[in-house]
Formats: sequence, structure tokens, C-alpha cells
Amino acid sequence: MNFFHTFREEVLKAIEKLVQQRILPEGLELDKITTEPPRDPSHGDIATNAAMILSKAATKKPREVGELIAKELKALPFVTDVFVAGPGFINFRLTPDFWFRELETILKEKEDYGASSIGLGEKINLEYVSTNPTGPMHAGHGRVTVMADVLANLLEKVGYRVLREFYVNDAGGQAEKLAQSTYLRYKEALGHKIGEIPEGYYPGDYLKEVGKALAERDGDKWLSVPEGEWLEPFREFSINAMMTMIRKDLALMGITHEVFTSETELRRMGAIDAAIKTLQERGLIYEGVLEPPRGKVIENWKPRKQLLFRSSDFGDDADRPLQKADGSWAYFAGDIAYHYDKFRRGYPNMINVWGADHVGTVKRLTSAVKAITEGKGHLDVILCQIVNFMEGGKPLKMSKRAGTFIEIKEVIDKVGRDAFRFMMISRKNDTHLDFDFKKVLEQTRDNPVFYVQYAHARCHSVMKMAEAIFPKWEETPSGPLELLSDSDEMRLLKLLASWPRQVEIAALAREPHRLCYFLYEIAQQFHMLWNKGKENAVLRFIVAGNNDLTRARLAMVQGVATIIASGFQIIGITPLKEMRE
RNA sequence: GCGCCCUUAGCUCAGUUGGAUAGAGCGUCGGCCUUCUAAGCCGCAGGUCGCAGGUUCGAAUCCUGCAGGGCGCGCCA
Repeated sequence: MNFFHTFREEVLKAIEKLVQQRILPEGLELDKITTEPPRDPSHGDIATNAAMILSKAATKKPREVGELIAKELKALPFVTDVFVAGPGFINFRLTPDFWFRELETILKEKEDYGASSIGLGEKINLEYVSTNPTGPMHAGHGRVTVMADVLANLLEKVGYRVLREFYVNDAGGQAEKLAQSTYLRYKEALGHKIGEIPEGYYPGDYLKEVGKALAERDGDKWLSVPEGEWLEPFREFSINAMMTMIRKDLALMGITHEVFTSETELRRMGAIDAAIKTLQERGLIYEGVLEPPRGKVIENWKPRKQLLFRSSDFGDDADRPLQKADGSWAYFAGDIAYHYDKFRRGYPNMINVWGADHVGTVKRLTSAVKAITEGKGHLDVILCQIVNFMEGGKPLKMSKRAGTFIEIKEVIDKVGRDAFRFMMISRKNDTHLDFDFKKVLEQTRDNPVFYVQYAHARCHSVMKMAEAIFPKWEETPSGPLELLSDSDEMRLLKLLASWPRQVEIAALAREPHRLCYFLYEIAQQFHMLWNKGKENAVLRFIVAGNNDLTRARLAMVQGVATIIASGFQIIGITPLKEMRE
């Protein structure tokens, strides 16, 4: 439970009371009233801006309003002090007992601590990966994939029901190119010389096996038939092979999708025609001619009359075409149908996580969703900036053509799934991320993954040591907690108790990176306390001859381990009990 | 030319969605191991939050303009 909510309710109650006594006027704007931790701990544990928000409507000075409200709040349980400060903040100071109770709750709820129901069970469709199934996943895909996966966990933690969905782009030109590339490998497998793989085809070795498998299954029956006959079976076979590879890569990252939706399937079911018809009936499609694109010279540009969707009516910069020159549906048409399908399956709330190179298509799709769902559906697109892969500070050049891009598998083999997942969400999604192979494996404070894991391992090291003194300590971990009286111990307890708030903020902002920073902060506090014990034996966790104090401190240590484990659960990684090999 | 994003300490980045005196890590320098893991901890130094206006009790945060950087700008996917 995020206790800031509880106190906000109390503030609102106090205001309500003052309104009834006609000390404050009616019809106040209460939405902007917040309760949050003050930046400076000397200002107390909770601060509210209520007085400053209300002062204008109350025609009183903020501090005056503050005193009125503060008076009402002094009698609350667990509150030692309420005072007005600065420009008009009302600050609360809470009793130590409040934090001890919170620690007991952590120990009781374990990794569930921090969960909440603010999502109200609302359903969210989270679509991610969205890579062309034309080869194995490469390192660059990792960020989008992990970020979305952690976001899914995070949203579930705060009470949303998330469906993880993968859209398989198995129709269209790229899929055809894949089929044609496989055909070359098929010929090769049957002993034909194919020479260099031509420009535009997929040159990767991984298709050799696919060609070979087809040769074994079908023999040479496709050699002498026209492309029109082999294209479809080759497409289907190679897409399946690619999806098998991709699922393996996803499994390496610890990712499982509940739903895979195939573009080809949608087309077969007539989803595109249905979607286009719907738009047509609403007068949102017309025949027109587009301007040639600016800023880029395109050969063979010919103005052409074609089907256009009125996306500019819904926030896009221009209207967008729905068909290719040959009359077949463009990718966009399929995407409209797909999102309409999600909507009709019961998911008005949709989130897509994409690489930043897709910026250009965000507006057209969000406007299409608005249009086809008549404003009832909402699509939110989260873009992730590119990852700079480096080795000891030197950027690694990656190029698909030169075949020097790094596969996901390779990265995970090298640094492990846990470090990979942690690093991929360690920065805000819209900024660049440096991923240094050397740094991720370093066992120093500079490497956040290690630093947090180390704190967790240390906790367990203490608990293990404690077993010698209390063989059954886990059954009664909490001693008299009031013995935790050092200011740094209190600081740590307060930090632990703010976990539910952190989770909530991260979830609502859809910013998993906040988890990493918070866990780092906890680790930092814990390491500090540990070292204080080194310098001052009185502050050691295990104090010989003082069982009560030891038990109280063990409760705190277990609290730290629990919060870290809880965070790791959301990030999808395993907390370590010891760092030694 | 247009759209989206970014600009905070020497470097890499946080900043509780508008709060009080802007914070970490790295790097520099100086300390702390007979002790639960020194794989760590403490201290010193470092700032015109890109620039200029605006909004208000209050701006790194919101709005406008400008500058610099990134990504994108077929009917590809």
C-alpha cells in the first residue's frame, strides 16, 4: 500500500471539515493536491501542497490556510508533528512506529509488497517485438523487447491485466524476399551453383538450413516450376523456420507472449477489407493524389490517383495511402485492420513499443485507431532509442550488409540474461543507451547490475551467518524493532517503505528505468550501513550477546533483500544469494 | 523544408509528472580491511539545468521562439 494515498485522504477530509465549518469556501479544486516525500528529510516525512493550491480560492495567504489544515491533522495516528513551512507546505513527521509496522508488512507480504490495484483490473494489450520474421533477432531488438516485457510485469504489478502480443509480419514484400532467398539456398542444397546472394536478398547463413530442409522434404519438385507456384509454400516454410528461431531468442531473454497474430491470417480472414469498408462507410477514405515526399529524392516518382485515408483529420500531418502501385494492400492497411481486431477482441487500451526509427508512422496509426474505433480505442506508442554497443568504451560497428550485426543469442551467451535485461531498461526509453560488454561484466560499483546483486547477496550472507545464533530465526525474524534507532537505519526503513510508491510512479509513467535507479539507491544505503558496522562494532547487524537487537536488524536486512527481490521479479531476473562462483 | 525526441557537474546520467538549498556514479585528490564478502564505504572539489521570453504563490519540469545533436520523412516494413 502506498501510504501517501492514505495521508492524502486525511488531508482532503480535513479540508472537507473546514468547508463545512465555512472556514474554507465550497467548490475547491482538489485534484492538484498531492502528498509526496519532501526532498529534504529535515522537512519531515510527508509534504502536501494543499495550502498553496487552495490559498487563492480561499482568499487567504498559503501559510494561513496551512495552519488551519495542519491543526486538523495533528491528532492523526502515527503523526508526531504537523507544521507549515517554506511557501506554505504542510509537513508531517511520522512516528518510528509507523516505519516499524511498514517493515513488518514487508516481511509478511514478501515479494508481493509494492503490488497495488490502481489498474483496477483494466485490460491492456501490449504489442512488442514487431520485427520482421526474416532472421534471428539481433542485439538492437533487445531493448524494445525487454523494455516492453518489464513494462508488462510492471503494469500487472499495479493491477492491470496485460496481454503480451506478438505481431508476425509474414505478409508483404519482405516475406516474399525471404521466400526467394530461401529458394536460392534450396537450389544450393540440391547442388546448383548460386554464386553471390544478390543485393536485397537475405544473405545470412541461417537460411542454408532452411533450404536444405526443403530439399530433403520436397526433393527437386520446385526446380522446374514457375515462381508463382513455389513462392507461397516457400514463404510459409521459411516464416515458420524464422519464427522458431525468434521464439528461441525470446526464450533466451525470458520472454513469453500469450498471443501471436499473423498478418497473413488476418488478410485471409478478410480483416483488411472489413476495416477499409468500415472507414469507407464513415467517409474517411477518398481517391486522391499525393505530393512527392520532401527532403528525399525518389527515383520513379509518379503522381498517381490512389486510395487515401484521412489521417490528417485525426492528428496526422498528411493523408496516407492504403495501397501499393500494384493494387495490393500497403502495410498500413494491414496495421489498421490489426489494431481494429485488437479493439474488437476487447482491448481498447493498446500499447506498442517500437524502435525510434519508426517515429514517422506513429501519428498515422494512432489517428487510424482513433478513427476506426470512433474514439473509443486508445493506442499509445512508446519509442526506444537505439543502443550503442561497445567494448571497453569503443563503439562496435554493426551492419546488416557486412554481416557484422550481433545476434541476441551471442549477447546473452556473453553477459547472461539477467545482466542483459537489467541493462536494457537502465535508461529512460527516449535517450540513447550505451551497452558496454566490458562494463556489464565488471564487478565494481560502476556496474549497476553487479552492485545491486551484491547488496542482495550480502543480505543473505548476514542471514546465513545469523542462523548460527538463531537456528530458527526465520520463523521469528522481527525482534523489538524499536531497537532500530540509528538515523541511517531509519533512513533505510523509510526508503524500503517508499517502494510501493516507486512502483506506482514507474508504472503510471510507463518508465521501468526508475526501478533500476531505486534499487541502486537501496543497495547504496545498505552497503553504507554495512560499512558503518565495520567501523563501529555497535552498528553491526549481528551483535554478540544482544539477541533482541540482532533480531531487529535481521528483520531490516531481510527487508532489504525482499525489496530487491521484489524489484528483480518485475525486471524478470533472479536475485543471487552469493556472488562466488 | 516538415514531424518526433534529446540538451542538467570534466564524462555517463537521475530528478518523485510544477515544489523548499538541483542529485548520483565515473574521473581527480585524501582517508577506512585482526571484524557479517574492501567485489565495499567515507570525505573534498565540481552547476547561468543550451539561449531568450512567457504562464504563477513557485519552472530543470508547462507554453512560444531560437541554437546545437539524434531519428524519421515511398505505395519498404
